Amino acid sequence: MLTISQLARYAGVTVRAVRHYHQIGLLPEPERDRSGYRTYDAAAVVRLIRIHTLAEAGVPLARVQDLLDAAPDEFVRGVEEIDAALRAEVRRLQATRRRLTRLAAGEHLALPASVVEYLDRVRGLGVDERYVEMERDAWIMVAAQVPEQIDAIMAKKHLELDDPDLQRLYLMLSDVLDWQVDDPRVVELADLFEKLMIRAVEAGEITGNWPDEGFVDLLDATTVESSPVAERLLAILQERGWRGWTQIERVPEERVARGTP
Amino acid sequence: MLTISQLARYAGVTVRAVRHYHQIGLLPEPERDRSGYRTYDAAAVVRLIRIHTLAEAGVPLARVQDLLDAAPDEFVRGVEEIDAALRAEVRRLQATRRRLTRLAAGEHLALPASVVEYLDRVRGLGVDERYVEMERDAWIMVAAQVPEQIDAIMAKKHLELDDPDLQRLYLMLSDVLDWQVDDPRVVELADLFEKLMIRAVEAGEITGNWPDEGFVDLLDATTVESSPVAERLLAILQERGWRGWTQIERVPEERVARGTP
DNA sequence: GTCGAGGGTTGACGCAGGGTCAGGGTCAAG
DNA sequence: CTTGACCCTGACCCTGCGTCAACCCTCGAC
Repeated sequence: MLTISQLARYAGVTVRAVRHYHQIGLLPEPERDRSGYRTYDAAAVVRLIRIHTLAEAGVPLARVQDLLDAAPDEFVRGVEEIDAALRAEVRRLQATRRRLTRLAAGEHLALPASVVEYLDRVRGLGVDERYVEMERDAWIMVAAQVPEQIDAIMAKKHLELDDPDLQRLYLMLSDVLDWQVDDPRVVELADLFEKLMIRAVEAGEITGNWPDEGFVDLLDATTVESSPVAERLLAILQERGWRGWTQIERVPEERVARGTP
Repeated sequence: MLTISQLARYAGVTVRAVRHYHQIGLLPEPERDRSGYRTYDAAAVVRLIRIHTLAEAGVPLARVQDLLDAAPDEFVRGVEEIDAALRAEVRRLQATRRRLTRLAAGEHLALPASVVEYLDRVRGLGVDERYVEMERDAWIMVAAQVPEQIDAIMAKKHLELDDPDLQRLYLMLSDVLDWQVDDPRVVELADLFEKLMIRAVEAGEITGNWPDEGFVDLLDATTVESSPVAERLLAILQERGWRGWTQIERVPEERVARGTP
């Protein structure tokens, strides 16, 4: 006859685990000796080893219960199911690993490689690091919304960046962070913005295909929060009938009159 | 400005999770509007996405905290560490999967393939299924004690099983389950047992190399519990100076006189 | 006999990462 | 004014045990 710690040792589990299995009815309570100690026989060792084997395999204890008392074919079906779940889990972990290594290699958290690449190019233009970080935050949000489109979007952005006007725009935006609110260059900047947006509209480019109306405003807000100049710039553009810089779109007349809500 | 559910949606988490992150200080509590609602800005979305990315990768929330506020190189080191943990976890799961599939394919729970094979051969001799199950339970225990030796042990058993005397022994043991306690054949069985054990001792075979004294007795007990005949058989063998059938060994005189404690 | 060490017993709380009520207040639309 | 969709806090629930606490039992040494 065995004590609980001997039983536990033979089965390779802790005493606490054994008592837990008793508590949830997975292992039947054995006889007690006259002083209240549990006394186990060899059959208990065998059952406990089986429980441990399944539990270690990641089978929830609730299912271990059923499996152990199941007919062989039922058991096989159960195990197959569990195996499928394990396989899925392995795949999930490996996908996570791929993302993580890209994280560690790349810019910073939560950015696909394509975006990191794009940001590197922007930085290469001589754009201020603070601006790059703002732009990065915006892309983090975009990547979270439409993860499967992000690479295509970045490819398009790369093409757009060949335009010297856009490059000039980036450099000005980078500068904005050090301007005063009433800097006259803001109007100049708005002009440049508008020129590029008009060109885009004429080329038939309709940006964005967002899953959510408010998301566009949120993206605009990301940058606006950073500086009063950005706020003024957005106001000017909206006065001229544009929605913002995220979605290149003319806003219906009444909305302009009221201001974007 | 965003409500908590909008924030949660943009970051791909649940509202409850956001509140949980507030509670543990992972995401700072934002301003409230006049009715007590939390109001978030775009920066919160970015931080939440980062938290979610790490958390999904299996990083404990406590470490997410440190990582997010860490310097880039510290961050990279942390991520590498996490990646190593993930890799280990994947390997563990895959090992479990291999064991599980063997479980489903083979005899029953917690048995290595080599044992299943051996049991199949024993069954093929015409041994009663009930006896095979007892034998199986004993091997489950052995495999749990010395997992890395089990294949070698089974290989030796296979060789031993070529002996026609041992085959005869198995068939008699199989029969035992239907005998009465006082069946005269028990003595005959003990004789056969002794013959084989003496042969083993003379061949210099010392069975077992168990990590534990009591384990041998436990194994003997497994079978004894199944039938009174087995109990009687063990008693006879012990009277003749043997320890049992698990460990082939003569017991010192005084122990015989007192009976095995 | 008694002492301490090293078993055993039950009961309860704690952990991570939230899910899921309950019981209320708010907001926008019809 | 009602309705439905949100928001708030607080509290309990889940897994699979680890880790006290407070107490009892047994055994060998003295």
